[in-house]
Amino acid sequence: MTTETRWLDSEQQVAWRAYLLGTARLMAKLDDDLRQFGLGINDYEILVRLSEAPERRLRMAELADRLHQSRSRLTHTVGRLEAAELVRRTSCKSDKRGVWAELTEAGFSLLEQAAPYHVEGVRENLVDLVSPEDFAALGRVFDAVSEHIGQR
Amino acid sequence: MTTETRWLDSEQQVAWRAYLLGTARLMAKLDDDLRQFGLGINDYEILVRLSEAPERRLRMAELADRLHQSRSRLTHTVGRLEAAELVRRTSCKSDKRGVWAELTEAGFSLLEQAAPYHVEGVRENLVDLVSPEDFAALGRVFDAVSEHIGQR
DNA sequence: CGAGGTTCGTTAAAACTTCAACCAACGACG
DNA sequence: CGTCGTTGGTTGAAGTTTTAACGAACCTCG
Repeated sequence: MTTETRWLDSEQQVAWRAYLLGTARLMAKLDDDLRQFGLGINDYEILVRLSEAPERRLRMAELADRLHQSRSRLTHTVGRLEAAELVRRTSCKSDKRGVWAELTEAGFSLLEQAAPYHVEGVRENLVDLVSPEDFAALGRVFDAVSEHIGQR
Repeated sequence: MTTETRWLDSEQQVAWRAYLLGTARLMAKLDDDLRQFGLGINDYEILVRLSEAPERRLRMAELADRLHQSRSRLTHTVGRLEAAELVRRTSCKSDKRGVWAELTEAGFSLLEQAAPYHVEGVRENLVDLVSPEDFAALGRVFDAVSEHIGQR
């Protein structure tokens, strides 16, 4: 037996497309804004995660998981960030397979410069545009999504 | 004068990150689900837009705008879709610079196959997870974003 | 101990996207 | 009409991400 497809109704359709288009535009805008610092939003998120971690470092696999990226992608990206001297790799003593990605002083200070601009962009192009209730709903929605899809 | 940065408060911070992570996971999931049809979500959206257009065709520039993609990216992607015989290009008579991208019969029928699975995925991993009110809020949020950032 | 499965991270190649340059056609205007 | 600025679309190269395969280290268990 084939179950009848439950199509989206037209309101849902509209909301879904607004999300797709809005996200594309938003990410492009945030990327543009970060370009002045030589970063993309992906690089930025990596630096942020490192900056918040104890000793400003994280294991590659842990970082990849938090960003929902493949390890391979992270290896490449961190390679570039390392070439730019924003991140340093050191080997992990307790697990010899492991590698720490650690924020350098230069990385931290670039982040300090970029963060205010970036946050301002997030506000101007998203947070400040909508009611606190709607923004909170956004959080609930994607918590549910993450929860449902599960870790990796 | 330098204005003090208005950082996100911790609720906003959490919601913002939930959105980033949730979106990454959701898109990866939808991409995975479409892979059985040899499509990515980007290809899928192209086919959908064409299928809805009069005569199942759109001008390249128009299509690029609707998807918020660069013309170059679209040229490459349509090139691949054309090689897969899902789309056909024809030149535009009224504007000789123009090119129509037109869904082929094979493209339409692949879309017919893929659509139910895809919609089911969108429901299962997003729409059906949250209250209708929260989902509607999502729509409002990204309408506001799109509106604010403007077309292209 | 040590065999066999798993995890960590990297690598090379393939696939895809971005960037910059380009040409043809359009359109406004003197 | 003819020039000049703009739009539509493509191209090739450079840059980024994905895919698949791999080796080293870890872990479990007989």
